[in-house]
Amino acid sequence: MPGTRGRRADARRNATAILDAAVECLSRDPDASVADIAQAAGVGRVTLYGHFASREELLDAVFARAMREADAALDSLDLEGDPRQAMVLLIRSSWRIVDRSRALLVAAERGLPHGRIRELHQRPLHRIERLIERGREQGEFRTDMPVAWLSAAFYGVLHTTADEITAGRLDEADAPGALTGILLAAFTPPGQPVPTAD
Amino acid sequence: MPGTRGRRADARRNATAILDAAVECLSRDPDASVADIAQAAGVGRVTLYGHFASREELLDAVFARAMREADAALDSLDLEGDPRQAMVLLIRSSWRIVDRSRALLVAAERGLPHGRIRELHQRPLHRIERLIERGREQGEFRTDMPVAWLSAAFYGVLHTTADEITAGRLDEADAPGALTGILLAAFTPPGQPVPTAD
DNA sequence: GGTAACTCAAACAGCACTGTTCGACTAATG
DNA sequence: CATTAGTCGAACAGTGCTGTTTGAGTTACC
Repeated sequence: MPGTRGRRADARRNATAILDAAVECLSRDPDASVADIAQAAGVGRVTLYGHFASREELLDAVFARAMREADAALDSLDLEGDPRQAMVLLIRSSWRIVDRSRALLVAAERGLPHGRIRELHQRPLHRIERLIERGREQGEFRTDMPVAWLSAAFYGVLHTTADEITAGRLDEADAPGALTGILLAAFTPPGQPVPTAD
Repeated sequence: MPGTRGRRADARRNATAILDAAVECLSRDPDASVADIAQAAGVGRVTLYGHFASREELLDAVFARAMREADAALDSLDLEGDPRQAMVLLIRSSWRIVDRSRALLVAAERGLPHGRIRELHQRPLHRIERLIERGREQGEFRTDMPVAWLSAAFYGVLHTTADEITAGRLDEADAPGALTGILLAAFTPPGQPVPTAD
C-alpha cells in the first residue's frame, strides 16, 4: 500500500499524518512504540500497520523522507561559485537541517541496519564530496587526505555541533560562525593562511 | 557487593570476568542481553545479578571502567611542551583508544542516561580543554570560538574517524596523519599559515 | 575442617512490545 | 447511492527480555 497511486484521499492523508507523528514522537523518544505513534497520529494501530508492514518499514519511511527533504532543500543552493564561498553557503543551510533532525537520526540508528542509514545519507554526502574535489582542483582545499574522509569529518563536526546546541552548551547564534571558521581552516592547504572571518 | 573490600577471591575474579565478557559482547552487539554476557563470562545469570543489581548498573560499571582506563593511559602523557606538539601526542594516543572502545560507547548510549555518559567523559574532555587554553595563551590556537565547543569538535572528529575505520573506508595507517593534519589546521588562528606535516 | 561466602540451574512472575485477526462501522469515489 | 477502500477497538498469540526466588551444592578462608 505504500504507493501514492490511486489510493483514497483519507488514506494518503493518514499516511502522512503517521509520518509526521512519527517524526515528533521519535524525536522526543527514539524508542517510541508503534502504539505511541499511532495515537499521536490520531489513528488506530491497525491502520498504521495497514500503511507500514512493520516498525522497521515505518522507521525507514520516516528517515527516508527526512533525508529526501533535506537533500531537496540543499538542491536549491548554487554551489558553483568560489569553493570557499560555496562551502560557507552549504554550511549555513546544512547545520540547521542537521540540528533539527538529529534526534531522528538517533532513532534511525537504533532501528535500522547501519548500512541502510549510510545509503540514505549518500546524496548529501556526495554533494560535499563534489564540492571538496572542485575546491582541490582550484588549489583552495587540501589534497593530502582522502576526500571521503574529509566529507565524513565535515558532517561529523556538524553533528557534534548539533549535539552541543541541544545540550545547551552552545548558543545557536554562534553556530554558523564557529562552523564556517573551523571547517574552512580544516580544509585549507598546508602553508596557506587560515581565512579570516568577514 | 560492588566494593572490592574483603570479598572472596573467586567473587572478585568473577566480577572482572563479567566486566570483560560484557565488553566483548556489547562490542559485538550493543543490545546483548544479560544472559549472553553471563554465559560469555562462564557464570550463571544469578551470579551476575549478585554483582550488579541491574543491567543498567552493569553497563555503567563497564563503561566507567573503560573510561577510567582510557584516562589513565592518557595520564602518562607529557602535555606540557609546545601546545602543537602536545596535541599531536594527544591525538596519537587518543584515536586508538576511541577506535577500540567505539562500539562500547554505542552500547552505553542505548542503556545509560546521556547525562551520565557525559559525566564519565568529563576527565578526558577536561584534558583537551586545558591544552587548548594553554595553546591560546601562547598564540598558537585560535581564540575566536568557545573552548568547550572546540573540545567537542575535537572528539567529534576522532569518533567520526573511528567510524570510518570500522566501516572500512579509511585505512588505519592513514588515521594519525589525517587527524593531526586536520585538527592542527582547525585550531590555527585566522591569518596564520596552516602547519605542514613533518 | 568447619563456616560463611559464594555459585548455580531451574523455574517463575511480570512486562512491554510487535504483529495479526476479527467483525462492525464509516466515508471517499464514480 | 451503491460499492469498495479504508478505519476502528478489542482481543489474541508470540516473543524475549529483566529481575527474583528457591534450595542444594561448592569453594575460599581462618
